[in-house]
Amino acid sequence: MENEEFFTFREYMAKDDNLLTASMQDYLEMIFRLAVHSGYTRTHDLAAALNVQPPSTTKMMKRLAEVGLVNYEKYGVITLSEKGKEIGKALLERHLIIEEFLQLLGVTENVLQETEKIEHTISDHTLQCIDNFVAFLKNRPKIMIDFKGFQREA
Amino acid sequence: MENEEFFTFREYMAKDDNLLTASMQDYLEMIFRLAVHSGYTRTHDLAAALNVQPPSTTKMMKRLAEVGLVNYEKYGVITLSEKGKEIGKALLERHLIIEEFLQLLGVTENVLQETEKIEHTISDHTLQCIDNFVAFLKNRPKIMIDFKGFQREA
DNA sequence: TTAAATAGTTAGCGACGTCTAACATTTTTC
DNA sequence: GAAAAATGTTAGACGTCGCTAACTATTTAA
Repeated sequence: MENEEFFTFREYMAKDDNLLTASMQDYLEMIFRLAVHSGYTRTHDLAAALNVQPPSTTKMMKRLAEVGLVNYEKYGVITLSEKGKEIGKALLERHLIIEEFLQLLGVTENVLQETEKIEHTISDHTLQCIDNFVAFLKNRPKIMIDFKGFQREA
Repeated sequence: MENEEFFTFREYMAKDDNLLTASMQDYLEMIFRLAVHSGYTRTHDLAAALNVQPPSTTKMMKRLAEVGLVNYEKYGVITLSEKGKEIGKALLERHLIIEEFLQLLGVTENVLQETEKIEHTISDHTLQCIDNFVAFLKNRPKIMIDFKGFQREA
């Protein structure tokens, strides 16, 4: 345990068992959100939603199509493959868990941004622990009331 | 509140008010750790500690020297400037807070790695909330005992 | 005190993921 | 159905931060 090694942030991200970069995850999650109703999205909307320029989206769609996560054809609509849907859904769920967690902790500033940043960095195991803890706190509402008082003192 | 916008992870990191990239922070924190006793460190040791090749370190030292956070001269020792020390210390404290927090949550796998990843992503405000929550939990040891039981059920 | 070992630097490459500018396609509108 | 508007793509640049290969400097030890 003592012999864990340090790596730079960049290295951890690269090492990450998942083969998806943080950006790839961002795009997948957003496609999933945008496609919930219609079933698809487009370069333009995706770029706008992520605050990115359209060419960045096009480039990423090619990459995601290559690894079989999205269905994409020039000038066409963007949809998620089955695998892509699965991942997109999991990413969105992860997002929601973290968001709720941060809110419980009393984070009020830029919750969305904080969520977006954290969600890419944690392992499944950590997410599991967080999820568990959120469930625990929801199960014991008195704790949170107590915590609110504690915050006020601090 | 509803109108928060999404950005890709990369953009959040770049936007980050702090002008320090994640890598810069990694180096600063590690220099601070390594220099605690002797007051300095060297390219070789720093590279080894971060699991990086020496040229990467040299390159980064030049950058950090440019922005006045480290004192660095070719073939010489590496020390932190006053400002660098201040930041390095804060980074290390942040690290320790998050590490403790994760342990409380029951994270047992790769705690170091998870800490390293998270520490670069959260804002001061979020860190503050976490710190606060850790203090709260330490103040109410029964809660953690209760949580341990809850975990076992799950 | 010089040869060998260790440490450090320079130069240049590669992946990623942005961007802009220029061009192509599709859709809308009159 | 042709011109205008909106959308999408290609090409190429850039910054960050890893890397290796080759070279330079310093330290150690015989």
